[in-house]
Amino acid sequence: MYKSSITYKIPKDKLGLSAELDYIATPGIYLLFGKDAREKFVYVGEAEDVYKRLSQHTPDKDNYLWDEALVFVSSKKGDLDKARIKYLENRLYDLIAAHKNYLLKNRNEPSNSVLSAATEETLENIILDIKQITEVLGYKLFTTENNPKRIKANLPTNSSQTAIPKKVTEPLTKLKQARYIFYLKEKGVNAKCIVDTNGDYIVTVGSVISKEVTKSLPDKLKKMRKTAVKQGKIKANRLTEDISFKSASTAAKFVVGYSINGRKAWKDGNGRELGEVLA
DNA sequence: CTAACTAAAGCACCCTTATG
DNA sequence: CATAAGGGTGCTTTAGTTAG
Repeated sequence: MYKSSITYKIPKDKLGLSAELDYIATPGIYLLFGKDAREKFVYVGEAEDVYKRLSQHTPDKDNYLWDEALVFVSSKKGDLDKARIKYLENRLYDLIAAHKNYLLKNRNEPSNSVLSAATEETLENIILDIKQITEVLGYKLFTTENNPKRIKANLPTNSSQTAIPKKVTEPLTKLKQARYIFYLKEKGVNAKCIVDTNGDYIVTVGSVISKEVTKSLPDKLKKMRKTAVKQGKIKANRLTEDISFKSASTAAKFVVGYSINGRKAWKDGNGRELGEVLA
């Protein structure tokens, strides 16, 4: 279904011309890019008529001047309804905020919408498409900072003049499709986990994890949780960015704070256990 | 072989229901 | 109304299985 999605890259001065583009006056999401005095910024938006909404983004209203827009619409009617574009907008906002590469011009965090697991799966695949497209187009919205210490340590001794790369783009091959979404809900815990085709288990931004950890939690995971808090990846028991795990159990243990079998703990939208679904 | 992962047994606590 | 019985949940522990 997302195969019907269309992306447009529109410079501000060509906005008038873009009125004639197919499907531009339909529901969709968009990103506005620009530069402030010292920082690159982006605005994440959503509209039932993207063209109309874009033309409302004027400097006197916004207090900033964008110079390029990326628009994501669909050629299939009803593909992107209000709830879906809201979901995409919220998710994009969270992801961009987590990576901190761009200043976000949104005044408030967009609200989330509740959708069926199947729909979320589809939308997560659109998110992955958007990640890939923005990366190919050169917007480093979702790249991750490399650990500078590590790079330095690996450098040969005589390479003081070598430029140390600050950011490294995620290789495209790493951007795999989401296969399934699972949930883990219990007292004080409400987490979402995406399993991609790499077999990685990604606990998503906004997941609420347990407040306490117990003795049974392996030391490694206790440490992992501590460092995640230190790095600001966990704030008030909520994940502020996606965290990836190599097994369902590790992800589940991290989330609930005790030793638990991930294949049983994670359930899909129909209440089926992960172990059953991925058998 | 070792470490990590998973399954399963069992304990403790809490909530609900039955019974005197 | 009080207490006992029963069931469910959260958690720990142990042991078997798999991957590196």
